[in-house]
Amino acid sequence: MLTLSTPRAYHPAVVERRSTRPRRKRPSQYHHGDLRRALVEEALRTIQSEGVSGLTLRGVGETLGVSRTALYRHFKDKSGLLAEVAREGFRTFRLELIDAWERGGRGSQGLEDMGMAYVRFAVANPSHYRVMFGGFVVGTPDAALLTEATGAFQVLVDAIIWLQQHGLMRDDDPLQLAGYIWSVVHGIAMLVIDGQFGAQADAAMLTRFALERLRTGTDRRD
Amino acid sequence: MLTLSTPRAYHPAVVERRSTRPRRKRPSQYHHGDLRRALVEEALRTIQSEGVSGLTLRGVGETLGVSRTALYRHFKDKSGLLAEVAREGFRTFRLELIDAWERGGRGSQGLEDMGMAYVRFAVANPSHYRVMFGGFVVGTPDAALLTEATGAFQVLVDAIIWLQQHGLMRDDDPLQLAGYIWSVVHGIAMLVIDGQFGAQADAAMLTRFALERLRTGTDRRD
DNA sequence: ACCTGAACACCGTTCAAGT
DNA sequence: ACCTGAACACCGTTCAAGT
Repeated sequence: MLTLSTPRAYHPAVVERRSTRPRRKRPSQYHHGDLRRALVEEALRTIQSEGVSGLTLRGVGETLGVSRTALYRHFKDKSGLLAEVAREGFRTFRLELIDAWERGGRGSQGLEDMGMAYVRFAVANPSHYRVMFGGFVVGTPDAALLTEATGAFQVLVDAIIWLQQHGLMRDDDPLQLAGYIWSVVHGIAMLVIDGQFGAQADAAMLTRFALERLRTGTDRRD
Repeated sequence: MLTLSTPRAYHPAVVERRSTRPRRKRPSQYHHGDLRRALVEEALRTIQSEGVSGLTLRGVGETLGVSRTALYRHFKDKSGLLAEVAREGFRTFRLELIDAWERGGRGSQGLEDMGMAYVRFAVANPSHYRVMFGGFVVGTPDAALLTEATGAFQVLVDAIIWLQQHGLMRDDDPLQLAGYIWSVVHGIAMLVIDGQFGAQADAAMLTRFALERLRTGTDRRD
């Protein structure tokens, strides 16, 4: 999947680039400290600024002053590194969703704020969001990633149960309701960051409209 | 120049490799017929069976018995080929949506059938769907692709207007409603094909539930 | 334990040349 | 007009070897 995205622009002046290459430690010196953490942070930085297609193991290695194969001491492969990036994303995501729910007073307002926070996260971190949901993490299903993703989903489930207990939402299966609501915000998020609504679309307005329709439906009410 | 006259048959390795290689036309023979079409069809075949990451220009060239650079006579680059694949996808998609709408009798049933057909298409052609919506087509915004994508969206807009005229749907802005409904089915489709609902999730059941909630909302009704 | 460097098997794209 | 073949500038991954 990675190889298919935008091919990086080729730099004709390779020789010139060599001279301005990031500082590189003497081979005898190992990267001291937490290389694993450094790799994840550098990967995220690159993803945010260049997109997933801009992430190369050679690139992160060079930036960190480390061999391009050093990563294999800490991750199974590139997909393993991406899984860690996704995991961290879900962690931040979960915290932001909880925060919105709490600040919104946990009621219907809390749910709306959570929906707005959801789309806001995706729009603010499109590449990171794509790593989390775009199927970039393939092969072995990372257990830690699954846990973190489930945790974020659980925030929504808990909110729904709360609303049901306070008579503010239908008594359907909370998991089914959560799957539905997640689909709505995920759909908006994806279409917005893919530019499917047009480049100048107002994500906040679209989301607000969607959350209103979510609550009261599209049927005509007389 | 002189090196070119070296008889290739004298190199044992080359001869042996040739024998097990996919059939290749004699260099003097060009690919007759519509190479452009052949390229698109082969690309789609590969995408369906191997996923987008399995698509390589070298691979399609070899299968078609054509140089790997022959493609550049018909498309700007790999992204251009993908844009054509996406375009064809939107065309088929549009026809299937229209068919569902008509067969369903154009009413509320028609809309539900259209929603079911939407998700069914994505589940049946996950890789193709991802090419259409996954942001693989980058760079120059292909005009023909945009037209086709807009055409598919318009089917939904038209249906909404029909429903409004028959008093079956709220009188909100049709475009805004269409954006919302599209988000719902797109969200379900993406989460299902990404396996986010679990591998054994029943897509049809999830979609049916979603389309019911779409119509009547999630609020408690007393 | 941790990292390197060379090697391997891939990519997409460009371009002069051939028919 | 259409296609080739070599060359170029990239990739991720493996593995013997070094500290």
